[in-house]
Amino acid sequence: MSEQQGMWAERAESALADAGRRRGGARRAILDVLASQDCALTAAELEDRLRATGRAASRASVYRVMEELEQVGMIQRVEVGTGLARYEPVGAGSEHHHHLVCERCGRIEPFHDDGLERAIERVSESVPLAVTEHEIVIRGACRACAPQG
Amino acid sequence: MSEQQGMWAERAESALADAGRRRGGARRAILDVLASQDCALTAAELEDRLRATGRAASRASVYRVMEELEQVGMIQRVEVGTGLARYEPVGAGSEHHHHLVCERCGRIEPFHDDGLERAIERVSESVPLAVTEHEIVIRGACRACAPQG
DNA sequence: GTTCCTGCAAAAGATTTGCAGTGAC
DNA sequence: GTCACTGCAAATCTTTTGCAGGAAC
Repeated sequence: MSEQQGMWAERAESALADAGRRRGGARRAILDVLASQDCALTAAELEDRLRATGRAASRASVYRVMEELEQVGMIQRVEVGTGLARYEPVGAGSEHHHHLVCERCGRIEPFHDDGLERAIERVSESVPLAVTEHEIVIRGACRACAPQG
Repeated sequence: MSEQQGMWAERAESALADAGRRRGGARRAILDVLASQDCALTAAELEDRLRATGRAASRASVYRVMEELEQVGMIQRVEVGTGLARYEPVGAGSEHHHHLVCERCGRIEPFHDDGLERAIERVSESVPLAVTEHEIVIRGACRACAPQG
């Protein structure tokens, strides 16, 4: 785990403590898995990885911790159109990014583009909304699914 | 209903016919409601509007027709993060647009920006995906919820 | 000791599917 | 007449909630 990722877990713990929350085994395990993650996971994937680490957590705990973390701004909930919610750390190893989604195999990959960010930030200022965040999804067929795309 | 919207319903019927589908009352009613719509509706909202027109359709039919229409590319399924899927016609009265979502009241509004479109089209060419569509969601507090935003 | 965290099981919602009847072609 | 479309009810799946025991502070 990189230093930056370790710091994310630390910051998350602090943020939760500031919000008046206590520590707990399930939450600690969830933070560790999220910290070493660079793109969005579903609740089920998160549960699988927890089980793999030997420190499983119940589904209810996963959802509860996700809600807390979203409230303190340490994760972002992402929906890419599959009906499943996904969660990813904000400001951990990988910085702000958006998502490429393969419509055939469902695989998700992060991408980032400065020009696009500038464009959306400019738009955010002219829109009738006090903007807090934005989300961009690009859909298509990935190279494995559509060779020579 | 504008001419363009009427044309959308016609094109949708043709597309379905080409896909080997027969006509039916529920589907026709759903097409009419969608054609007169300029932004994304949830399945429940669609059902309400159908009931209001006097030609109700069952929930199952709504979902089934949505699936067919998505397959032939006449509607786009949009998820803005509320856990509810929304559906909107593609190329009907209002052209290609994206969505502003109020995080407090849940209201959705369309927006469009040429510069942003250009930016995302440019990105689409450099990405490891045969791109078919993109989706942008901007979240924040709308004017009704955050006065003087 | 009080209050939060956790797991389990049950509940709540949205969406999908099975089946039987009706309607389109 | 055959096969698709429709409605109803049941099933499925994700996410949320209630509750009781254990842990943090």
